[in-house]
Amino acid sequence: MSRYWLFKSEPDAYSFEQLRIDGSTPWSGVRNFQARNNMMEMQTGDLGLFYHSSIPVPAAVGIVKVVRTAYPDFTAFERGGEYYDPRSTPEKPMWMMVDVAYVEPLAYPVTLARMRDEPRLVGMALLKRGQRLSVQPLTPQEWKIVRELGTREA
DNA sequence: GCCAACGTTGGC
DNA sequence: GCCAACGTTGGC
Repeated sequence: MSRYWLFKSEPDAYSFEQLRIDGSTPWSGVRNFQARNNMMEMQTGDLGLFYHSSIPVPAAVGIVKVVRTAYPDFTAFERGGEYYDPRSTPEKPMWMMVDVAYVEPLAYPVTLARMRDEPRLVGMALLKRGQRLSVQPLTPQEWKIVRELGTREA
C-alpha cells in the first residue's frame, strides 16, 4: 500500500529547482524523531509534495518520489559538519534518511494560504497550529486535493 | 520520571 | 525581526 508524504524545505537551503537539477537527493539532516520515524515507514514509489517553507509565500511546489528506503544519515557521522551528532555511529545509527527523486512541478504552486482556505483540507497536519514537523504523512484525500488545486489557478 | 529551561521552527 | 509553539535536554 503506497502512501503519501510532505517534505518541507527552505528553498535557500535546498529548493525544488535544485532537486530538478540533481534528479534525486538524500533527504539528510533530519534531526527529529517523528520525522525520522515517518521516513522509516516510506517505501520506494511513495509519492510526496515538496513544500517550500520560511519564505514570504510558503507553498507546495512540486511532486517527488521516494526512490530509496531509509538508511543511515551519513551527515550525522561528519565530525565538524553542521549535522554531526556523536550519538549516531555507523554501527548504531540514530538518524536515517531516504532518497527522493524529482517527478514534476505543480502547474500552479499551492500556497499555504490556499490550503487554509480549502475546507476539505481542514485537519491536514501542515495546517495545524504550531506544527513544525519537516516530514509529514498525507492522507490519500489530502494528496488528491492538493494535486487537483495545483492544476488550476487560485 | 518530572518539568523548567533552552533552542529551533516557521508564519506573520 | 518577533514570538508562539513545541521538541529536547538535563538537573533533581
